[in-house]
Amino acid sequence: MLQPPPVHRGERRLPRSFYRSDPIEVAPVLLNKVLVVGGRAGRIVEVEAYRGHDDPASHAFRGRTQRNAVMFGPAGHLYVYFTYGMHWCANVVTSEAGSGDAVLIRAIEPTRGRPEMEAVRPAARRPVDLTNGPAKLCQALGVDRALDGADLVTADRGVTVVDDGVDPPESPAVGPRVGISVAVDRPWRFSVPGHRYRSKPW
DNA sequence: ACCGGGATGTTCT
DNA sequence: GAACATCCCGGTG
Repeated sequence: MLQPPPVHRGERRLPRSFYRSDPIEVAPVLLNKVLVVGGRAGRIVEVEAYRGHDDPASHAFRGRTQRNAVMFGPAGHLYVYFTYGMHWCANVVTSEAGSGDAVLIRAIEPTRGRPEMEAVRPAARRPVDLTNGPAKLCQALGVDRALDGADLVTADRGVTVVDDGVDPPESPAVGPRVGISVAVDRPWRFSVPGHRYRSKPW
């Protein structure tokens, strides 16, 4: 079967330079960009920054392993990891190679391929349940180990992030990170204020 | 609406 | 053997 092209008219892929900054700078400007996986896509509405060197909550904090190897590579690649025995989550690698820095995608609003997402997420009762969490959105988009390390700049394996003309929020909502047991209170979680598809109460 | 527990297996101590 | 960047379902109010 023929896959639709990942990038449509009026959209442009983000250049490598976009990703080569501190994750705390990249995270808020990723808001309102669109994550594309083959024929499915969604607008990014919530993210979290993780720093490799001084952040004990980061998978990269204790050094390079087989799992987190992609985090230590060049910026603009997708880092996909498996957790709780059943869930996949996706990050965008930032900063310079070797930094271990990344931004976790925590919520998106579907923009293309909603029927396919509904088909693979039967547990979603309400529309927002389709993609309002880091593992939910990966299931909806079909993100798993096969996409770990994909280069977003070249749309490697059909995965990319595009700008479709919607600017990031002028003042993103900022709050503590979620689901971790150390360095919880660092205000490195960002979202589009008031957006319906955000993952938890703000 | 809110809360508690179970699922399920890879990764690292 | 414990922890885990989570989700879902069934209980109660």
